Amino acid sequence: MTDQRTSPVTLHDVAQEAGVSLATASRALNGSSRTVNDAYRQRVLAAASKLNYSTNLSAQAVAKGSTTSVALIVGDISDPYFSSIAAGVIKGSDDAGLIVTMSVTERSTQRELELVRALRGQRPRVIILAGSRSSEEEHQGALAQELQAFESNGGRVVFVSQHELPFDTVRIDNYGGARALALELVALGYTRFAAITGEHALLTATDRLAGFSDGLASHGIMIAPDHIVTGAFTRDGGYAGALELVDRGIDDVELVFAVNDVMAIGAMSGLRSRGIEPGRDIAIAGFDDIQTVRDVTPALTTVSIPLFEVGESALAVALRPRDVGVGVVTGDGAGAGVAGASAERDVAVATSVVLRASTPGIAVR
Amino acid sequence: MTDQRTSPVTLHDVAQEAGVSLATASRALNGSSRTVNDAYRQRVLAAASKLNYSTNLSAQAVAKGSTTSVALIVGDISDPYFSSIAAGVIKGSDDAGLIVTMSVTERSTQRELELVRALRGQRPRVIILAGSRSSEEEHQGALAQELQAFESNGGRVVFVSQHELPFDTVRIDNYGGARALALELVALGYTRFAAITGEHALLTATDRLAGFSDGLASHGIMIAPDHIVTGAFTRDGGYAGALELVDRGIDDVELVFAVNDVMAIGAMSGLRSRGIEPGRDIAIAGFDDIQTVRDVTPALTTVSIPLFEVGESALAVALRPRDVGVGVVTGDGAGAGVAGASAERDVAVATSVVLRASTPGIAVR
DNA sequence: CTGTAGCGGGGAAGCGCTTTCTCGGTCGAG
DNA sequence: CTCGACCGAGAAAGCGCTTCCCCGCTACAG
Repeated sequence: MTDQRTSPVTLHDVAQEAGVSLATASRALNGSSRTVNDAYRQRVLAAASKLNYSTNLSAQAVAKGSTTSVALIVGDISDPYFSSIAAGVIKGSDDAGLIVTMSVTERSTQRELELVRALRGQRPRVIILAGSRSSEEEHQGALAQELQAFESNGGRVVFVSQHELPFDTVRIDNYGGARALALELVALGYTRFAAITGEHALLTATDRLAGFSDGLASHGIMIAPDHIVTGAFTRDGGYAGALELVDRGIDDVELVFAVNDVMAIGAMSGLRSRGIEPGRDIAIAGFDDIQTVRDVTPALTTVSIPLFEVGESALAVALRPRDVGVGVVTGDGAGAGVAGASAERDVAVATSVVLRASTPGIAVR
Repeated sequence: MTDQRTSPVTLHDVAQEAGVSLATASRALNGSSRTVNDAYRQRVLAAASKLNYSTNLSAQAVAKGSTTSVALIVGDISDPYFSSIAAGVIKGSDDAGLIVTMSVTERSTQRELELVRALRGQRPRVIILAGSRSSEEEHQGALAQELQAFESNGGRVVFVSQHELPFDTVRIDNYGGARALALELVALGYTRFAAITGEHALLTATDRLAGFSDGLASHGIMIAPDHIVTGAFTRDGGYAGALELVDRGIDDVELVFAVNDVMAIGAMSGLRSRGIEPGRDIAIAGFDDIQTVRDVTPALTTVSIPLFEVGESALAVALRPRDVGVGVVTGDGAGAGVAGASAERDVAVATSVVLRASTPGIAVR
């Protein structure tokens, strides 16, 4: 049955087998603008399936001048934050008949830039950047230029999470979420806090910390500078951060806020390794609401982000028609309210505070 | 600086800008077999970077007749099992200068088949299937045929985890690992077991359960049929499974084995919701050793699989020269030394039992 | 019966790149 | 000084597909 032919079946082969022209075969299999006599169409379809034909997507892309792929760039695929977003993007893509190619920056802005350069060659319809958000001037400039080139050739760029570059973005309200969390925690009676944050250049980390601090500040509470430690944006970073906090002395601290869940979980393990029981001896809160925080003990209080939906809407944003009106609202209007309504480049995703056992409230303590 | 040109820069533009022929430009930028006068090369490179040129990978693929992409199929990207493997594949790929495209089957064998069909059109160098391993006859046949066609056109296929199709595979010793786990648990004094497994058609689940049962059997221990429940291969499946077990009555059970970690974690939460404290009232063990099992309480006893390495070696297997045959050690002798052992299609990955707090041992109880 | 419009098949010209092949130029050996 | 060998630039022929364009055909109005 399966003969040992060694080079792929081409459209030409199919056309020949069906006894029609190349043009007709192409139209029967893909082209939509013109109708093909049904008898011919059947013949072509039959020939294609008999030969086990499969369209060469590259050739199709060259001929059409456009591809059907979406490039997704994430920081670290084994981090549940990113993999949940990825799941959303993938879902949305294959609903739209698009293929997603995925690359990881390993949280290096340098690599992010390289990747964007390399991915441009793929001529994807869309590039979604869910990777690191950096504030490094130089990097930002080069990245923006590369992306601009991509867009001016007809591609779409979408960022996930807020940032200051003039592209479409799905904005996660890191600041507001953290602020709301702070308020709720104060309402629970907490007054003395510590925090574990990520590297300075990571906007996600700094935004969350800022929101949290400001929330506390609105109640006249401050986090002492030496009660804020910095670590890698990972589980191990959280673990290390907790140890450092303990070493610095946090006897008077009631609650530790880690800027993301994986760090919070790491921190819980870190504290426990020093004989401090999270939830009983000290409260903990995180950010993201990844799946596993429900299953750790105590269950973690956090700020929920609908990550899967974030991924889905990143794709949706990318796919919606380009700039509706003449009113091209470029760059600097990037602040929240883009008055002009037409080119509303940002989509905001709401976050919500979820209180769980890791913050029982100060009365209980 | 950035002019508003609206169609991508082509090689032709670059050649023109540099004042050389298309052929020379191509050779300077990509082609390796022939040397290009250094002065020309510099001119081309300068022109390319001035115009912000980026090679059209599709066109290149068509012209060369081969791509630089790797297609990865997983069951569910937000499951840490798959995302860890994916991380390994991605790492290996970009070390080899390959791009990975990723799709998810949502654990449906039907979708898996469709995906393979669609992906063939991409003409990837490699297809790696880390998705569901099914035992459904019909599906297997169609899948095998599709993959065979792919391979006979020069593609490489690699499966992750053992299965019965004739393709290269990175084999995970599910049976052996589960068996070893059983033995260790018996050594800890446990004698009365229950199990939560996945759907019947999932070979991974059945292999693990079989290994576990056989390990027990070698000590004359059996799991009562009504102490084995079946559920989805996910966290929620584990949760539900635990509840069902409780409902069936497991007062005499000392240890629950879940066929993977996410299910085990779900089960722990399920038990806890019924007032049964894992690790104290009942022991729990899982399989996979995903990252988070270290951070749940109690830390989970499990069987460790080096998931990241599994991903890496899946790619390595795909990239090693096809059936060594006459002993053609290609060009630069790249990568690992494939000494002899020509057609060794399988690579085995060892698993190891990791005992943690969730199985304190029967004495403690 | 003629003129015209619409339908739809097929030839052929691309799409952006690689890779033969041709061919002028250099260089060293005889 | 001549000749063959070699180097390397450029012309051109593809790669597998889409799509424009031409053209023969049928249908229908005048």
